[in-house]
Amino acid sequence: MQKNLVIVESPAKAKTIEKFLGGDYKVMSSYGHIRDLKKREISIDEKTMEPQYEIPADKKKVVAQLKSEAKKAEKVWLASDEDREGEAISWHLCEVLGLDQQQTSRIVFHEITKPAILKAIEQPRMLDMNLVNAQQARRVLDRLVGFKLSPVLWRKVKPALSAGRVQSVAVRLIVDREREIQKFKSEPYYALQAVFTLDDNGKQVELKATLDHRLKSQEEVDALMQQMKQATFTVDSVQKKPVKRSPAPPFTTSTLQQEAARKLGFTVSQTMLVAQHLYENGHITYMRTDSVNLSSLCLNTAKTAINALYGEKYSHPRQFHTHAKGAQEAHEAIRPTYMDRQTIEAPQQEQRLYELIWKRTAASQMADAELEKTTITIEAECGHANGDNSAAQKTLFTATGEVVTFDGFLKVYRPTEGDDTQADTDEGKLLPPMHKGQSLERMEMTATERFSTPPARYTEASLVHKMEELGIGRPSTYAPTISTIQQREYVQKGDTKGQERPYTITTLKGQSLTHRKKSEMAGSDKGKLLPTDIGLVVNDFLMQHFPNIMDYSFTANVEQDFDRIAEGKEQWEKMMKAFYKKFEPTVEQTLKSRSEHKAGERVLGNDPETGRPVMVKIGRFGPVVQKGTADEKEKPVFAQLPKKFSMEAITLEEALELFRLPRKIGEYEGKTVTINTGRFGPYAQHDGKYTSLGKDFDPMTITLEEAIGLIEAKRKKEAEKHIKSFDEKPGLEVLNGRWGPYIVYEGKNYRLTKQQKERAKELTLEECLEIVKA
DNA sequence: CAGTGAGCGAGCTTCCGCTTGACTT
Repeated sequence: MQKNLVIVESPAKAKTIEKFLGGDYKVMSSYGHIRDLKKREISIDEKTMEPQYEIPADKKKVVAQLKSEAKKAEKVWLASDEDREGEAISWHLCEVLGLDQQQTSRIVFHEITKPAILKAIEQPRMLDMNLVNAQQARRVLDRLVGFKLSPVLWRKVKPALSAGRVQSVAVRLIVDREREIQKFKSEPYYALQAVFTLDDNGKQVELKATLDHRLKSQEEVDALMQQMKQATFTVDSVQKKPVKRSPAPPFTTSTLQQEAARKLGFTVSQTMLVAQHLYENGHITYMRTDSVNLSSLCLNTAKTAINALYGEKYSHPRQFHTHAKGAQEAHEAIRPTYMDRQTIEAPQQEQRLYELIWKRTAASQMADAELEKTTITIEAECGHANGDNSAAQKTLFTATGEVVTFDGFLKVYRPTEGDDTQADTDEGKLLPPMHKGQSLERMEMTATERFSTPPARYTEASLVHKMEELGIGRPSTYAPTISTIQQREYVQKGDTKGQERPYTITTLKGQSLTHRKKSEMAGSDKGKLLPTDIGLVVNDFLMQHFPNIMDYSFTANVEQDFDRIAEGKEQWEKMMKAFYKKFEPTVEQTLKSRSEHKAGERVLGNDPETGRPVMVKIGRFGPVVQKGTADEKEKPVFAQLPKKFSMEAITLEEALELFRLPRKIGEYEGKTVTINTGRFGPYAQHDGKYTSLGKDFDPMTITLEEAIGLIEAKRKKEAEKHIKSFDEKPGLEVLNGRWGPYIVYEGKNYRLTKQQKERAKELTLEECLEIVKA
């Protein structure tokens, strides 16, 4: 007979807490929400806004266990997180387990430490129904938006698409950014660098300095260079000032995802998976958090660890405060459980992420770095031989240097710059000692043509950063949202090929001025998020009909309403009814507006041969070009849009080319050979078999002979494919694939080791079954 | 990882937040 039952959200947490509380307490986990709106239907009464909840199939078992333990216990404590969702979890537990709200204690804690838990037990409270209602409003709003908008897309764009408060805005960010980049006009400018020499105790030393402003044209560069030929240079000012740099706060989910991407090359979901392991093994605190708060326990142990490792002057305990929009701060920041463990025994990825977390946490408790920043300005004086002594022209160069006088937190953690900052830093650059009035000798001067750069495309991590800034999404949903928008094919990670761009370098050496042309690749990008045709069409469609939902501040605005509900100042059903009253008619209207054209459809022109209209649109299976319409006598002709074309940019000429496929190129062995292009690129079809053309052949120009060659090559490979089979086990075969021999058994493939591959022909049935089993 | 190749008139699809599952012996 158990006296007390405590219910928390996470099983790892349950284990820890049980240790703190001792024998009178049993601690169990609800594994998150135990009840939700029904999966398939909208499950909201559109008049009253009353939600219909159910226990999802995969939660039945947990609920049954909780029920039976709750019955046995004298007292039940609900210890879910202290935020909207956590309060709702507790309320659902009350409802489902049949607990009396008056008899049930709701407790909360923000850190999993013994004093925090014991203190929480001493301060139980009742369920906060206002907070629960704020969650219900959130839940109902998201369901209404998602389940009303998605079907509109199925009708107007393409089946199985989805829209939602979070994902649609995430896509919009990427679409807007891409359009900004396309619109961007790159302007050239010229950055001028000079090398001087000066005398430092009899030694000639070099000094690099930069012109204090950018030049706009080559003419300006040439004119200035002419002046510089005769100019004399003196030090105008020497300024030294101490600068302090402070460490960044410890990790939240979003900053961890960003830093792991930059420093370790992890994807957002990879980071979460690895962090989950670290958490389950007790190495770090909870990894889904928006808080930068550290427990006093951590502050103390961090101090001890830093003192021991680096000495007292490196220690500087500090507490950080969260500024993120809509942060709910139910947990601590992400930190090591034990600060005295600088490293752990674990698989490599976990080790690396752990060390990153340790360093970031430690650095946050360390002293500021102190630097000395030196700025030297150099004046060029140009003599005016013609006696024209109008306003003296002042040309200034600046040289900056930075010296770390005390490294502080930099000893363990170097901050990485944002995505779009340039790599040039003055860090570690030491300038020779100089004084005002000192004269310098000009050596070489170089003006390099540069180009203003458009805003950077989003990476997974920088998108998360932006979403957090706008208050869209939560720590638990960043990674899933990024997967969703890629799964729906709204965006994809891709490479953009740059364009070759010439630029000019102008050099003044001695008295001779030279111009050199070079070229660089501009605008190339790797692995960045790009909108697809479908993403563009869906985004434009939603922007046109539902600008309110697509507004970047929509979430922030409704959050304010949720806050008012949480404070008991507004009724949640009232708020939802008001929203729905405006929203629902727009949905109806959009569905009803039976326009002839599908969303995103674009007419390119007419086929010069038949006069039939040619258009691009999103078809049942993605973007297609179409010739003719359904109401004409002759059926319309379709062709899938190959990847290299975009719906926005394809021309009539390019589209007409696409209709030239499928192309019959002749006969072989009495059967026609047809060339077409499909999902996996161009292919030849012959005798019911398909042969890929590969990259070397163009489907428009390939000859019959070339195609036959490919067909024969494929046949040969096909024949070599089969290595071995066994009469006793017809389902088992040893085959030769793209990566050498492998075993196929009952529809599944099994790889072989290097040694096994070498003697693939001699493998026995027993050996094969062994491999399958392993 | 191990081979793919249709259709454009029917089925199904979808949201955001919480949380990790486990057919063995």
